[in-house]
Amino acid sequence: MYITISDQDSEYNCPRQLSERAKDLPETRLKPNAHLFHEGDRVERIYQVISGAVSLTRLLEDGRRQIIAFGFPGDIVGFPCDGRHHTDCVALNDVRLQPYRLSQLASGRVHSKLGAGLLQAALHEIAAMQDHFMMLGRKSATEKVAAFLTVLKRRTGTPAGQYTQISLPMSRADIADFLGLTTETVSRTISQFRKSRLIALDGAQTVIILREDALKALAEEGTP
Amino acid sequence: MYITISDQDSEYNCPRQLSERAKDLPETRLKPNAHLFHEGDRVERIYQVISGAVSLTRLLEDGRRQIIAFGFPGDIVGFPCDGRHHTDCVALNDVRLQPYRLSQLASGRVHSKLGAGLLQAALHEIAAMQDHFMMLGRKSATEKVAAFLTVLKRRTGTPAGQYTQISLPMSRADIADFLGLTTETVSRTISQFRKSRLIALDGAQTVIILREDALKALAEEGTP
DNA sequence: CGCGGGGTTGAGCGCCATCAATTGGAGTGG
DNA sequence: CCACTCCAATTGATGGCGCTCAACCCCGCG
Repeated sequence: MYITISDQDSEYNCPRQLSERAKDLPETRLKPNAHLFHEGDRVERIYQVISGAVSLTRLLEDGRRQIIAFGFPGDIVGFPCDGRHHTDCVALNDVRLQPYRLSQLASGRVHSKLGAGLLQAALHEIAAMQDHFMMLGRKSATEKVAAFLTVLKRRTGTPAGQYTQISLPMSRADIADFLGLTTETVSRTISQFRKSRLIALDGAQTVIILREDALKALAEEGTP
Repeated sequence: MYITISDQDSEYNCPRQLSERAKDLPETRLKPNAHLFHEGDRVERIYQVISGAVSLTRLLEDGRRQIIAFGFPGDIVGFPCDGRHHTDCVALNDVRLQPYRLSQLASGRVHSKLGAGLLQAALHEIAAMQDHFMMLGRKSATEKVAAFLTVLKRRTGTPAGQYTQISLPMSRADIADFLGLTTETVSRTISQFRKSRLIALDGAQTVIILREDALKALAEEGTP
């Protein structure tokens, strides 16, 4: 999952599955904090998240961390490059994933069905990442967090009375490393939204969206 | 072109061409500032830069701009998503590009040769973009500019006496919008490198790398 | 020679990082 | 059930990096 601004009306149309045919592997299950793969691992299969959530992370020697993306249901993780994974993938909670073999692709030739699905998925991934660049490079902390909550609401929101509620499977530090901020700034920004009655909290991991319109406005304009 | 840190030894192995077979279109030429395509345009072909350079940009309503990538010789630009371009593409100088038809891909089936090449290119693009996230989200201005010059040296450096010289076809504002900075900060950082004798300038558009080792160190550590 | 636009440099400030202290909530054991 | 622990989250205080606003420089061009 990336932060994309342009998807408010056109529901993100993720392929329900990469291929019915190639679905010959049983689903994978992970416990919180378990690794699905590490950076540098040889890629044998790619995965589509069925339920739960994962994070894709890269690390710098000095400890700085960037979360490249979160993987939510429908998302595809494990795109290979030269046969290797380029990120770590860690489960944030209990996760179920559908694996797909990549052996057909190892040969230069693309096995048509899976290859076409994979290509479409990769092209969508590129477009989503492009949107995310704008987020990281040009948006303020307020805009980033507001956009993050807005996207999460669209992807994982569940009705709660007259409002929509979202649960955050990741820590504040994860959100910070995803948005290019610090945990303190994320926390402060969320508190500020709470004080402005844009959201309400039920514990640190559950957010109730009270005024989505205002949040969206903040996500696009920062300080209107 | 993205800012990738991990490529210092393994020379970036861009496909020399997507496909010899599909190379049935004559090369495209652009003058400086000419548009190759606009955001939202229907995608009919994708391009590989032969010579010159282009920028891929996205715009926000309020005028903020992010340069997603620069396209240098060997780079592929115009990855489609749902049949549309998601960035503007503008020539920075005189550019020559090799176009490839996408009509074969319009059908759900992947025409094997071009499809495989396109998939490989897309996967490389994803990996390169992942590296770039770290740059935008977690690096200081010094690190960003140092890394930028280092990558540019690897991609377009030409020998000049005992040193390597690079020419910057883009403006300071372009560099700033690429790295998530302002023109002033880019200019200041470059001046600082010049005063530290890491680089020398021959006009604003030509940089001579005097101490690549120091530059690389700065690119990875910021302030050692 | 005057003009204009990109580049450079300077002064000041604001946003966000940093450092630090406190709170809160989940898990554990008495 | 409560006391205790531990770590995440929150809140506060302070500082610095990079943005903003502005002046100036440089150079190509009419």
